[in-house]
Amino acid sequence: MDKVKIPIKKIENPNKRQVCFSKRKMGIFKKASELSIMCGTEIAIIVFSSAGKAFTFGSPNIDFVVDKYQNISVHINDKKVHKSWRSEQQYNFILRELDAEKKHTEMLKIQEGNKQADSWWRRNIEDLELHQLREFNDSLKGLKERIVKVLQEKEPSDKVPNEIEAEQLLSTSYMG
Amino acid sequence: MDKVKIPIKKIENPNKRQVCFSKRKMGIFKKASELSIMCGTEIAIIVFSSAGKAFTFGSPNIDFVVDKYQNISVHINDKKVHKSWRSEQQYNFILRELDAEKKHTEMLKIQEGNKQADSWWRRNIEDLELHQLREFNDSLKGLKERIVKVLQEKEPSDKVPNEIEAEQLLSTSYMG
DNA sequence: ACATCTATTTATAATTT
DNA sequence: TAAATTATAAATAGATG
Repeated sequence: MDKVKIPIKKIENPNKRQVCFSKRKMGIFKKASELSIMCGTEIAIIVFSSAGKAFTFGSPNIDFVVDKYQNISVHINDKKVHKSWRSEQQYNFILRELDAEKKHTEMLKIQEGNKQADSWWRRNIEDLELHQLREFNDSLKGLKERIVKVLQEKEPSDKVPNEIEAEQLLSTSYMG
Repeated sequence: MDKVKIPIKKIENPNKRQVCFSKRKMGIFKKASELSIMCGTEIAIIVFSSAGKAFTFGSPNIDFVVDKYQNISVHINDKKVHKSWRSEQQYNFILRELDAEKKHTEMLKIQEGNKQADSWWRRNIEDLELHQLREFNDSLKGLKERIVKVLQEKEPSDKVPNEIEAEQLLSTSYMG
């Protein structure tokens, strides 16, 4: 009955892939825990799911081990130390740019919130039940992809500003 | 003949402990490799032996994943920003992440969201004119915020953000 | 979607080479 | 000291509830 094959290659079925990810991630964390207990070692594991969510394991804790590694890596490869000042300037510059961009986006949101008040689809979602809201929210994910696709087909140039806004709105993003 | 026991506690015999460490470390790294291949995930493992030597595994590479984690940590606990030696890593992370996000977007465009095909609001947007699509797209921004707001009001626990892709920078942590 | 079950594969502790 | 062997424990893919 149970045929069990074990091909180590990408699992295409999203459902099976998710199940496999969950089980194997748990298995690895368990093994890591056993290693730290049996051999008295420090261990850190960081996993980013394909959806971009972070899962971590750490013994004694994740940041202790990661910081220790970071310090070692800086001392081993000291080129990074010499670059650090310039890089910090660049990094701070980018941070300020991102911050300014966020504020700009906030202003745009506020402004257009006043403009388009009553489109057919813009109903009072406050009246929906929680599970309906969740379905709606889930469905937005797929819809967003179709919007982007259609926008591109109609105007294939890279001058589709709304595409970017749609990305900022709905896609998974770590940068805020 | 072969006695095989499995006590998960510290191995006192230094020789056996070293052998166990070597074998199990290899086993965990192998499992991690399989996970990244089969599930398309990014993973980093850092192990410090009891002698203080560092062993690492990373897919696509250790620093990419660690930097990504550090960046998230920074957003969660922004006191860490002040550590200047991390700045270059963060700067490099931003550049790589922007690139990765573009590729991610490309993948999303290709993938088809055909799960919830028949919701009342999910009409054939392909038939809309370009300017209508843009209005729709623009309006989604405000709508999303209202959804988030209502979801949080109805269920103020921390379960809600997980349902929203844009909120997935939250990380889950297991302590060993 | 989530837990449990089970056949099978995989990991590994002790031993041998 | 380390690599291969082997018997057994542990992990897990697929099925089931």
